[in-house]
Amino acid sequence: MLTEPITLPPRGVPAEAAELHDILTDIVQLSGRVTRLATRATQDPETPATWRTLAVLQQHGPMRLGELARLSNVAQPTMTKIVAGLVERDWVKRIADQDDARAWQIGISSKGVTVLTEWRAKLATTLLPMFEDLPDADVQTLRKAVDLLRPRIELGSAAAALQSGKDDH
Amino acid sequence: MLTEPITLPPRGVPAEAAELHDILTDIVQLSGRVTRLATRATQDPETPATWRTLAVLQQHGPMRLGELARLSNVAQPTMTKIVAGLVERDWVKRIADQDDARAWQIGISSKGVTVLTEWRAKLATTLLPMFEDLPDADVQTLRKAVDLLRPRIELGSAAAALQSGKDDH
DNA sequence: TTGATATATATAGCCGAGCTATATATACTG
DNA sequence: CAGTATATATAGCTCGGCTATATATATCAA
Repeated sequence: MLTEPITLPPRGVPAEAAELHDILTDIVQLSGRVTRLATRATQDPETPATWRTLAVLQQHGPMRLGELARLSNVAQPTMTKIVAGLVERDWVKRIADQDDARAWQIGISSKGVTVLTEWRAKLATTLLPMFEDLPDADVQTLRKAVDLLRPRIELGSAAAALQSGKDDH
Repeated sequence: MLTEPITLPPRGVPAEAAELHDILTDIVQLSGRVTRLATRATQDPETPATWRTLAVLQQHGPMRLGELARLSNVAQPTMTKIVAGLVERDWVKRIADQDDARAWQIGISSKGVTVLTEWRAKLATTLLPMFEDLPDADVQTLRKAVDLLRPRIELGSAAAALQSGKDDH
């Protein structure tokens, strides 16, 4: 039974990579806490999956359900469920795919844009007090970190999708 | 039906705060995607709640179930469930609270430390390839961003706990 | 000391997100 | 046109999350 914080140095990793190693695990762990804090602090009745899905659609425009699943890093049946819920609330629309009768194009609706925007506003308003005193230099650091992280996470999503696609066979 | 990415400037917010506003929403959204990417890329059968809970216990040492719930930003009954699962796998231990027969102290077990460490290692190994080419300056930016974000998120958790505690009445 | 109130955890019961396995419908290809 | 591949849906499960409430113990006041 351990009562003290512990830090084990990763083994067999070059010294430089070791730091990156630690940062990556820190980022993942912190991300989980940020998500929980955001949903609780805003008392959001919606689930993160909703906003993640809408955000992907807003950012990339309409796409097939399968592609949406890949970009959101969920399995296709999971996305079928999520989209069903969003369609019911008119936050996304299904458009028949001209070229392929099996597929749909899923696009965010104007109502979806509205609720997503409102969520972002509420989120920011709720979290702002915790960061108001943040020096401008730190704000810039956060800006840079987000900007350099995001493209890699998005690329990572695509790569992970390919990977799991391969395994599916 | 909208097909183009849209960015609405927040209204009624001072110009300086507007940037921070955007960064906060970006951080929250990116966090959600990081979490999904991590669980999928590592093909982790465990859920993020497991690692979040174990990490809090490792960082802070044994504590009551209710406090653990507050620090993890989940409701108390949720934590009761999570802890039940962890106890069953011997990843945490219950210790009778000397001073209060209603309460337990929950502490991470050595087995729990092991699996948490292994998870971190696997995670880092999986994600490293996406970041190997990251310039050292960018690594430092990430390091700084994590370090300045984390204490505020943790404070935020405490604040949110107080808030919801007040509402409970 | 006892009765009222507060607090710590557990239980019940619900919903949504996530998964795998598989079905169905359409597309493609030899 | 047969056979295979692909896009989505369905079935059925688990877990995490919630609220409402029960239970047990503490605490405090009369």
